[in-house]
Amino acid sequence: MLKTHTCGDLRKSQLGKNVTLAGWVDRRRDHGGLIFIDLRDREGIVQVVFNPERSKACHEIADQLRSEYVVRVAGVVAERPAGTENPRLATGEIEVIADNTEILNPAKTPPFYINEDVDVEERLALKYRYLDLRRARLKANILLRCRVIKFMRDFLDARGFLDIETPILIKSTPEGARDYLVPSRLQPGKFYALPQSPQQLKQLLMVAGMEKYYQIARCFRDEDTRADRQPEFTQLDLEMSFVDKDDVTALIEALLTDMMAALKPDLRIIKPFPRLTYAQAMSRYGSDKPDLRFGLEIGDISDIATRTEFGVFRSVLATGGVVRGIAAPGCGHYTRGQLEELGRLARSLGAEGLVTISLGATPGSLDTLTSEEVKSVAARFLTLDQVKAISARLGAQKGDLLLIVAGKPDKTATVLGDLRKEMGRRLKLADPNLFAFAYIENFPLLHWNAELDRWESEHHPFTAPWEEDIPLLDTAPAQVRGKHYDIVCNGYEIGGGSIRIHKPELQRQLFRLLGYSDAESEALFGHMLEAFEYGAPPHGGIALGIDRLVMLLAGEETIRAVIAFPKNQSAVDLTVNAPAPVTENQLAELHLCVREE
RNA sequence: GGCCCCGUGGUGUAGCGGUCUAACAUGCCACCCUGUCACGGUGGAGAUCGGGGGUUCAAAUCCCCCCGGGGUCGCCA
Repeated sequence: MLKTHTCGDLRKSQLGKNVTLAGWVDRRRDHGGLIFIDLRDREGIVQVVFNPERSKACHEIADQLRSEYVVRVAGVVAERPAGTENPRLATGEIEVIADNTEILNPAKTPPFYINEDVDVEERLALKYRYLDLRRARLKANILLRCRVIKFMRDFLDARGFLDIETPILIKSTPEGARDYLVPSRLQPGKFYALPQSPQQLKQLLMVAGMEKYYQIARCFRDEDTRADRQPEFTQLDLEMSFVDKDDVTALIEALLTDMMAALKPDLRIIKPFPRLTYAQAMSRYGSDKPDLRFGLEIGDISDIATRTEFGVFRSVLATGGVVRGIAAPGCGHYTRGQLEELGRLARSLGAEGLVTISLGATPGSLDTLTSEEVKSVAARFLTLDQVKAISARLGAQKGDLLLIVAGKPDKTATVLGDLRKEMGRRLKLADPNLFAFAYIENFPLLHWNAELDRWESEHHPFTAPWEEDIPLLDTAPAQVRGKHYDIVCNGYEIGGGSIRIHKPELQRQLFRLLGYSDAESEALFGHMLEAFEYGAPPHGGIALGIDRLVMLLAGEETIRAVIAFPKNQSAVDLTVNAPAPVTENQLAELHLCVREE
């Protein structure tokens, strides 16, 4: 090694020791006589002093040093003179007095600050990702990610799970996201696909008798990116034999609970994890991934609305619609402009309109509310008692603002869910130190795709239906519940899994329901169907989105901040400039030609 | 593909029709400085305001198109 110690771990206990350090110049302070260097390596920062009276040669080299130069310094660990200690540095009680200095590599002036936490245009930061990763924030994120994964591995290893790799070159299947394809050189006209997840392979590992499998698995989906979505991402993928739903969810609950205690002891979690049905999540929070850090629950006021003289409510209800709302605490003073803005927001989310009811500008008990204080376009169609009844239903107090949407049940739920999220954000209702994990269960197994005129899997076609619902597959597929569970945290879906089908007949029945002929099922999924003929154990599993989980733990708003080399919104890697053209020869070997658009 | 936001010295911002010959901070360069730690001081260099077109006596500023970036809807079994 070119160094004997790291910059971050020098303390008073090493006083008088001769050490050799190597790292980057974080900052230089030139006093004409004395020169101070903050020397940085992965572990931290230490001050190095260059004194011409001690070493003229060192001082002359220090004079040439600039930001991000790579240097090696040999010197002695010394106590700082009284009064010059720096409590902001872990190494602030000591300094290294340089006796020998070597510039290992000079550096151009970086295109952005390494030593300050200033937001830089992401295009630039991604182009120079290797410099961005030197900065404290990203370095800490990458470190945290490493710890999270290490924790998962240790936890599962201690419980008898085997880490098994599965292929990256597999087969395209029609279900799910768009595949990334890899042309085959040896099989002209045929293609591999990169896995969207190791789903089928881990099920085959269960048939293989591995019983407990896990993998830190890279997954690929050729869909548009989002702040929390990348073309390639990482899952903790696991599968177990001889388990039911509660075994898997309990395991993951223990993993996450222990992990939070070990890595983020200052953050609170809700124990045990709440379990909501899909129907509850949709009706109470208007989302299948609700943020449970705050209330602001959606309430149904259809029964009250139907007794009012308000035509909008009555006509919607007469055509099978519903009237629902939320109560924004302390927003009764909102101006007309603010209310109009909320109305525009609601319409942009797909609502026909938004009815607001201001319950006065000052807080207080509902009992003291007067009709003069109630402000709403609907006010003259509502009695004071009706306003109070609606308010009570939505948990409102005087001084609050009711946001009410009338329409089709599904649309009303999702619009109010989005409004709830937005108001929660604006009013800062979410406790930043709370991690609200929860399970969402009892999803429908299937949903009807009206455009394609067929049933589709809510999760994936290998999810097992509830036993008691199996007869409904033939009669009322929409009512069949799946043994599927999602795990959510703070409004993000961070994982999902299910108990799988392990009987070939049931699997065939599902494929038929999804519109595949037996011949098609055989061609696409024959390996699964055949495997199930050879003693497939009951099994199930789950996958956690590691990028999202680490993002939340790091307090970041995009998973790009926890991935070493992420892609941008256009799925371009700006660091290495991928994707890129290839030569005609390469294409010819792959039996490909590029179509002119 | 739709919608929203953004693009001004290396970096981050201000300026939003004329006094902009474009400001501030920081960085960079030179000189001074032996206890600083976001060191300090003095001086200097550095931007045809993403590109193109238009409106106007006059455009960084208003309009249109394009390019690039971000957010989001669709999409994501």
